[in-house]
Amino acid sequence: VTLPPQADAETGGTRPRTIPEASVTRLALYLRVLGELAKLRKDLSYIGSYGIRGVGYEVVSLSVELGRALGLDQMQSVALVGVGNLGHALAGYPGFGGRGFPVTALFDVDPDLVGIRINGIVVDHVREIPRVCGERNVTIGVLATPAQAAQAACDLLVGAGVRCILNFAPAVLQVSADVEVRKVDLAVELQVLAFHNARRHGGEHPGAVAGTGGTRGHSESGHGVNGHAVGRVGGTR
Amino acid sequence: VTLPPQADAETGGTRPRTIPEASVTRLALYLRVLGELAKLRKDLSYIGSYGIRGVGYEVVSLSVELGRALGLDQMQSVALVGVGNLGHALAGYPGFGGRGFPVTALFDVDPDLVGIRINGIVVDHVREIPRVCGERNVTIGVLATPAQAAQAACDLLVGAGVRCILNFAPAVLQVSADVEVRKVDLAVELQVLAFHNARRHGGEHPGAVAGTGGTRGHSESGHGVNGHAVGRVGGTR
DNA sequence: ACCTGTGAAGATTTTCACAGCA
DNA sequence: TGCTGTGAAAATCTTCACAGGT
Repeated sequence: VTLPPQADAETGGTRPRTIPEASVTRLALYLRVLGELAKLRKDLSYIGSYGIRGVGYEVVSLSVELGRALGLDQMQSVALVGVGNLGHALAGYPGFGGRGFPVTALFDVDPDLVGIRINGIVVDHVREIPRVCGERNVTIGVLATPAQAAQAACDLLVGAGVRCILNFAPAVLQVSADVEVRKVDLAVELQVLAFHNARRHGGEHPGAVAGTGGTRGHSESGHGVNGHAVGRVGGTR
Repeated sequence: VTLPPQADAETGGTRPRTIPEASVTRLALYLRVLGELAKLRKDLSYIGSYGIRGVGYEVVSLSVELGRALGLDQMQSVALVGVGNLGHALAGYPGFGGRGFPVTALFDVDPDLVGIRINGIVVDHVREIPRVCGERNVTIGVLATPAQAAQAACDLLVGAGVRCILNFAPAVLQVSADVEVRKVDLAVELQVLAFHNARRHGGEHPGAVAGTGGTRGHSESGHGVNGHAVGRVGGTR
């Protein structure tokens, strides 16, 4: 199969009068994507030359290469520590299991939680981390514990050989240099949203945003800051 | 109170022999922060000139101005739609209520959930969105519903006058141009983590990452939720 | 004819260095 | 003297335009 870049530019033959609602939704997405085509090709070129000149990209082989570049060919296996509300939600989040990161182990300290099954996986006690992570070849640890339990859980994972930690707990972790930790702050996007909103509707504020200049008037996760450049800022420009 | 930039550079008088463990942890944080001082001052300069030359920043007034620039002076009020596991977790997430975004309304369609209290707030039926959001002056809506319910919930919020939507549901939303939607994908950071890991430990891959060059060898790298993550890692210096 | 791959131009962000004030 | 504020340089990212295959 090949990806014909202008699949939607019908030539003008017979066509149904009405466009299905679901299709309209996707068309809006395509429009946005279309505006980023140059960037897309550049991005793909960074992982190598896997397209066919004059034709397009062969979907299967491109997918394979993209997956390889993203490390998805390396059989990831995720352990999730902390099965409270957030952990429970993450265990069932489609973006985890569905995109190459199967959650294969769950841990908690709460006796009420240890033993229950979530999505077919039994919750083990945190003290089992060394054994279970070894057995299931865990490569990524996700922390969804309360703040005060995060460091201990992290240490257990690292001790079990896990070298990638995704930290949802509101705590800063201390790890040795060979471990990569990424901290997720669920409120950051909220701040950004409030910031943009303050400029659009709110009272006058100093400063003016640098502005991406090129937003194509779309309303997704955006920039779209209205340029009421009230007040003064960095003098430049 | 002022912020003395070199608070830790003691002159050499009497000093305790041992440094408290908790302090050591924070010192590591300071070191990282120190490396970003130039950037920090530049960032602050964008919102205006609120420092005192030769002295530092007056903490209280700087906080006020920073909060104003971020729109936190405008009495935000958050409504959360979808009180499943994720919604429940968000309702209790310290970064929401704790940082100027009090959750003042909760909604769901599940009869088992409607009526219960979470953090002192009663869960209302989704059909109450127009009334309740109006009464409580909701300015930001957070969606934590299943994918198929997200658009309907979004429409209700917009109909109630909400112009900022933070979308945790795995669905792309259609909104008019005056509404700002930010989509949060909880798996994006996982992908980035796997990508970096693939290069450090995994087999050989083509290409080399652009590399920001300046990471001072520290292991935090926390960005927000969405994919604004900059490429760093191994390969190029 | 058409689409990829990529050097180069353009735009933006980060870092540097120093002027200016307390 | 010391620290902020900021223009200018350096680094980085994005967009453009066209060479090179098919």
